Amino acid sequence: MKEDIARRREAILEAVVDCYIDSARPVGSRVIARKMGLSSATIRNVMQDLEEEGFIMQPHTSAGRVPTEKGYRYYVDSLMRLRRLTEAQKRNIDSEYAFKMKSLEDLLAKTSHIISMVTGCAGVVLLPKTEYSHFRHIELVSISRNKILVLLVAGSGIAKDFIIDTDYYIDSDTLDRITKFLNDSSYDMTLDEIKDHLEARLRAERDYSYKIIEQARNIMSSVLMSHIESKLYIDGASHILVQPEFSDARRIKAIIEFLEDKERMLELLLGDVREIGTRILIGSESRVRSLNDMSIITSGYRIKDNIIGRVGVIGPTRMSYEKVVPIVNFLADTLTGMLRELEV
Amino acid sequence: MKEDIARRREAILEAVVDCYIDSARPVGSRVIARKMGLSSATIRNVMQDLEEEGFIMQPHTSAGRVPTEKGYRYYVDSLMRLRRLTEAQKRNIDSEYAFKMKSLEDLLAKTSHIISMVTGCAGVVLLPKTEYSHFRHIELVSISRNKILVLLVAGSGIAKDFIIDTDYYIDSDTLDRITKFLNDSSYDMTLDEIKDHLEARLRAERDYSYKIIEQARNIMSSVLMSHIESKLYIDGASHILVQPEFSDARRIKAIIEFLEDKERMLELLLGDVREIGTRILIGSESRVRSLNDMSIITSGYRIKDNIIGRVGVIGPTRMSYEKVVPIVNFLADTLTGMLRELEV
DNA sequence: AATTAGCACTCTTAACTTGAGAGTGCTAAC
DNA sequence: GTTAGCACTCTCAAGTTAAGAGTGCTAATT
Repeated sequence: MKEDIARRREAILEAVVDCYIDSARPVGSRVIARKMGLSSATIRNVMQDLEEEGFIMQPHTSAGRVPTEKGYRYYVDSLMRLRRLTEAQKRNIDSEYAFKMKSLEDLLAKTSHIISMVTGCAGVVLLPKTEYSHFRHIELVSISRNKILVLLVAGSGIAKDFIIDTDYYIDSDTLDRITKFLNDSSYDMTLDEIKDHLEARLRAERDYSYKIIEQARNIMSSVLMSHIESKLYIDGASHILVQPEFSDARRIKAIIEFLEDKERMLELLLGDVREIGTRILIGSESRVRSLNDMSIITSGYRIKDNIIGRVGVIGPTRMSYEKVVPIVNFLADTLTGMLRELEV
Repeated sequence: MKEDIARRREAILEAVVDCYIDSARPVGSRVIARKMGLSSATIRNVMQDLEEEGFIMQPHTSAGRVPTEKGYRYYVDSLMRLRRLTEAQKRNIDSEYAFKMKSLEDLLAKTSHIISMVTGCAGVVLLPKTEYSHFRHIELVSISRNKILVLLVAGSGIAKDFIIDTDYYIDSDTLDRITKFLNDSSYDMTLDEIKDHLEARLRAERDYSYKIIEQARNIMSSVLMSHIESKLYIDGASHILVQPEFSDARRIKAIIEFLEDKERMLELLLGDVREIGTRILIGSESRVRSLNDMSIITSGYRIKDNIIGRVGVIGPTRMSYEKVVPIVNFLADTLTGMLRELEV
């Protein structure tokens, strides 16, 4: 008996959320009454209970109900039924990936594009600092008297380039030998390990001259200092603007502003880089003011069982979680697969 | 006599444009009358003439006048008085650049950020394909059986990385020798020149084994094929959204959509990469629908007297050209200066 | 005891009305 | 050639109204 009632409450909450998600307007008791074969008065009674418990609310007396964050949370945790991707969607995604990707950067940018296309939300791909990934190759190219271009290749073909300053000129021959030394001594270590062991290795070293070792030390510490930055790919922000909740220009401005603020975006997304599985933040759970009625869904992608980054979406709280969550997961898997192909 | 009248007409046009730019609303005859010490009736007469000739227009009977594109064009070409940057602005820019830039990419991204901050428009920096720039160094890193990571360094520290497929496995020793061969044979040539001369050089080569030359040929043609893509840095799109003309959500959406469409943006900006000096496109001159009442101002930045890219803004047609044009030019110069520092 | 019909009530929304204000074009006077 | 004056037009914001949607409560029904 009691369980039946509980189940009905859930069904009604689910119906409210579903309806609201695809109509974008408060749902009244009649709509649900029709769906459930009960009278609207009965539904109203249940709705009153749900409202008291904070799952739904009325924007004003005599409007229908709208899910609260608590309502969405319950829906996401217990009620929604994830929808498998349609064959058409999969084909669509595959065909987008079919264009040859020339670099990791291309691949990630493309992914954020695809994800925004398929979900209608803003697509986000995060590639965190490579501190934890494996050192594969370093190359030093002298580009002026006291500037050296460092090309750093980590596992799985992630390459970064940056410029460091040196105090004095290093001739190309010396540079070659430093390069060789660094490559030989650090292969397959993580940057963290390199940091820890470099000093000892330098001191133990006998094959190279003092001068070379000294310079290698300087260069490598510059490399470690200029900790390689996280990268963020965002695409399709314009998609979310078609939603009726963004008819207010000021809201739009706030959102676009936030999406453009790389620093704060990183802060937000880096928070749970290593989290396993799907992460769903609803509305204020993100603790970001301007993302008040936005939700964030991300999933980790991996290289060799290590989560190295996140892919996901940012969209209105009123997004189709049932549809978007599986897509985000699918793309995290796809990306993981593509990275495996590159793997050493 | 006649000249005096002509001059007055210009002064009135200028006043209309100036007023409209900073008030965002149609300019009436009274406002201008006060400024010029003439009666509003007189001004009205002149305005009627200007309207007949298409320099200004009325949004509706009994509103003030608004500049047409033709009016803006005349203003920009003949009337405006560029404003020097204030010391505060210069200091502001310098301090933004003070943070150490780790790579060319950082530098360009930073520049687009700065330009958007200072102008209140969306900042744009274009780095075109490096076809024309000088080859400095190539590095090949094997990352799997048949994938090679190519690191390509062009003049001034522009580095690009991308992955190419090979038909068969190349051992690391051979790879080193191919690398050496390519570096020796192509130093300081442009990719175009390399394309033209590679074949001849390969045939003439005697120092390396047939196999190495054959593989070098394959790799290099892959490098040339996967023509390195243009890059585009856009920042501060949200700034332009505060302008009153963007109170309509649909317009906002159209603009954001266009700014996110890298392909079309490139098409638009690549059109006049090599154009010398400042380029100003007003409204429909850009031939892009969704940029109907937007203007684009760009200026080329150089390395060794060659224009290698463009920096500029996209903002509402009603932007302060007098203020923005000098800023764009200033940043083009600053960027040129910074690149000279990196120069070999 | 749970469900439902019925009804009064509330609140939003869109359409219409209205009046003030801004600005014009024209004419006649300076 | 310039200006004062005036009738006219159009927008914009404020106010009014009526329709519609949806509620909460009460009383009747199962």
